Amino acid sequence: MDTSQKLLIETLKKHGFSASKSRIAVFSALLHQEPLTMSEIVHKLSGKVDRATVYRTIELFEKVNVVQRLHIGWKYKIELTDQFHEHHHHIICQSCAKLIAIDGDSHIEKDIADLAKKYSFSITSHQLEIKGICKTCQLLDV
Amino acid sequence: MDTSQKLLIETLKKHGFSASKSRIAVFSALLHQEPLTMSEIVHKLSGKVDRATVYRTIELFEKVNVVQRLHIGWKYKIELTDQFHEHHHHIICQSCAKLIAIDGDSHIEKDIADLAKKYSFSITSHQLEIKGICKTCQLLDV
DNA sequence: TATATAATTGCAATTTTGTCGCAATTTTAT
DNA sequence: ATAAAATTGCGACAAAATTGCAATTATATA
Repeated sequence: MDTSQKLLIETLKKHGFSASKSRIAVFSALLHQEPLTMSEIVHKLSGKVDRATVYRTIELFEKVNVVQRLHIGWKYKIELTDQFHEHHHHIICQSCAKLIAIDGDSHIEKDIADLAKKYSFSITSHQLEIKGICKTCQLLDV
Repeated sequence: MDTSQKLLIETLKKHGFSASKSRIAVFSALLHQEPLTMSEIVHKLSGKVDRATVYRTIELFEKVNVVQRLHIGWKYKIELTDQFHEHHHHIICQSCAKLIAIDGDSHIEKDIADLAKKYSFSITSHQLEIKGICKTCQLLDV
């Protein structure tokens, strides 16, 4: 069992939830993956974990900060939170729908921390989504 | 007719769409409002504008940058874009679900512009969503 | 390791959300 | 005022998400 799975189990226990087979299966489906849509996750686990359970699990995971939703255009995808991989943001090309993960930018991170202080918030997470047109599409589009 | 409605009509015309009654109704439902969910908008306009039309209108509005989706937890809400009110971000309390609009922060705006340059993207919009616990809830929660 | 209790799951039904084609209506340009 | 084009409402449909409940699985404790 790898470290991230241990962390998952620890997190679930800490919040008083059990580390069931299904939950671990859902987690594994997300590990080392691009962000996935709900139906992708459901499909990937079909025969193993029921759709209702996948939904309930993702909801739970979101609550205990194991996953986060990434919003892309109309829809959304699910990815593990920063505990399980490097913190990053996304930049999306509106034209070709390319999704680029960009490394956490220390300036922005600092600004957000400052904002939190200003509003007396204790931050648990943040997401920055940038939409634009990538270089290739800029050149192609007349 | 106020300025923002004029701007709407202008925007629609510019893109070759007509400024129909329904579209103006949808726009009005959003003006001077907190961000609304789709079903809130549909409900608010029930009897006046059909659900399918509301969806088609919001889709169109998003395309011509009149509205943007704001993602909050599982769902999303719709609000007018920065053309119709000051640019801002949101900070959400996970505990009491309070949604606070925070003024555009010039540091963050600048950092985002720099990022765009780095990745050769031409930015059309961005959204920053910060989740945390507000001061009140920090004090209440033991 | 066996067992009681509590938590979790799958199933099937249902609700909610979003989409589509098409005829009727409204808007726009002339 | 009128014709052409765009938009709308309707109703049917498809997809996504939720729910109650009985059956199963996990957990804690003996």
